[in-house]
Amino acid sequence: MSVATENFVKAIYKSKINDITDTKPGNIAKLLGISNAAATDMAKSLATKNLVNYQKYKALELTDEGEKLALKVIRKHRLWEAFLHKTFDMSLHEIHREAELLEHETSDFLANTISAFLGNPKFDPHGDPIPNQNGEITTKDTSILLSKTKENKTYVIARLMSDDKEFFDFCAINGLKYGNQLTVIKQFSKNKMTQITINNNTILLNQDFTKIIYVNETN
Amino acid sequence: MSVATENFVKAIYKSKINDITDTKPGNIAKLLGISNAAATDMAKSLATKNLVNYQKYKALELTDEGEKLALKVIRKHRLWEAFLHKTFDMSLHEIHREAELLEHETSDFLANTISAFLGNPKFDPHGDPIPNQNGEITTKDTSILLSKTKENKTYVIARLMSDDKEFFDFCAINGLKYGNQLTVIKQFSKNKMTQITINNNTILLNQDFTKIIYVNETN
DNA sequence: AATAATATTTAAGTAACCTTAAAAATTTAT
DNA sequence: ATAAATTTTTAAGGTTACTTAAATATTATT
Repeated sequence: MSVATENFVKAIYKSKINDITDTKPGNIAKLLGISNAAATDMAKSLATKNLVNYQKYKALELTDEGEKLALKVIRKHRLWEAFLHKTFDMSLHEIHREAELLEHETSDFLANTISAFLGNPKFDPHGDPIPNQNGEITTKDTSILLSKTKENKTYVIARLMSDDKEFFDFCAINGLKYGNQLTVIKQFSKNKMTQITINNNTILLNQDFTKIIYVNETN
Repeated sequence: MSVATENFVKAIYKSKINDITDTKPGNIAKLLGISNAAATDMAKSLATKNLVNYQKYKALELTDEGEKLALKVIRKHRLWEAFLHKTFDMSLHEIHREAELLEHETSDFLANTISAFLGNPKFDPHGDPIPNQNGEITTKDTSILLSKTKENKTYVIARLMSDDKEFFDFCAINGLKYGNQLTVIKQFSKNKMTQITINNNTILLNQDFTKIIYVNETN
């Protein structure tokens, strides 16, 4: 499948995952940086290939085949991220940028080789699950947003949902990394801020951050 | 530059390197698996971009800029080959196939990272030189064809110039590998065969192989 | 040197993926 | 509920990278 096709189904899949139910062409167009007209055309074209369900003026939906394609591309993306992070010690921002390009030119053979080399990891360095070679995610996600955690409890960082360099720089400086522990000190509900301690440091995070950091309870 | 453009300048460059002086559009077309007409069109188009010198009915030539582009793509190709061979122990055939795809989607940043990781190697696993980041080859090549070696002399394998799986399988089985030593026992000039010993085994090679294996004299 | 064979170029056309502008439908606001 | 605002769709057009077929130039052969 072409790069345009792979990115199109990926955009629909990501919208669904992020609970953005409005997957009408205009919103997909925004994500991809193309015109509404181009998105409508693409949706029609992918409908003939049985990747997308298209009905005039309705939200776009992936067919089972379309979702599988999206997940196979996402698998390659996340395997590259895991690999580049571990092998070359690249930052979370850099690995995303490189994986965005490499994902489309990676054979199944190479993807499986990378996966085996890494010990078939189930999560990438952002905490996102890595689909298997059939395009299935077998792990179940129990993580919650940092904004919804309880005071005086300790959590493990599960996901860092961002592509933003500044956010990742902040994370790197403060030890906010997939797998690390943090304790929630106080939820300032009126100001929508969360106070945490991590690595013996106290940090006050606003909503921009607590709405993209996911954590799991410690057992 | 587009994949089509990168592959086009690469094809012209490789023809020149292999002493194929006839780089008229038809021959480039054959290498790329496109029609003569498409190659003519492409040559004209790349001439406007100052990558190719185009004159009707004449052989195509790369401009300095075109050659630099070709060498930058070749750098990425050979770095990937070196990396995949060393890290994943992929065969010479497999690394070529994967590098052919990855080379077009590799940032300069990633290429430099791979190079540093490998200790800035000067040659890939086929023995081909790896250009530097400015698209320059600084090593000089003193290797000669196995068909032109002298009897009772020992040589070091310098290059294995092929993309063919069967050839590489043969090499792997018989220890014909970049850097390995071999001794030339006899040159059968009439039959154009060469007898060598390598790893205490005697092998008789015909012209198909002695015209793609390059060696250096031992000092 | 003329002719036959071959290669290159031109011309016309296709498919994928985009654009802008106008028409049509949906959604929002009063 | 109707008008206004927004979004989607359609229409027409552009670019890149190809195709095949015909015209033209070059190269090879006798």
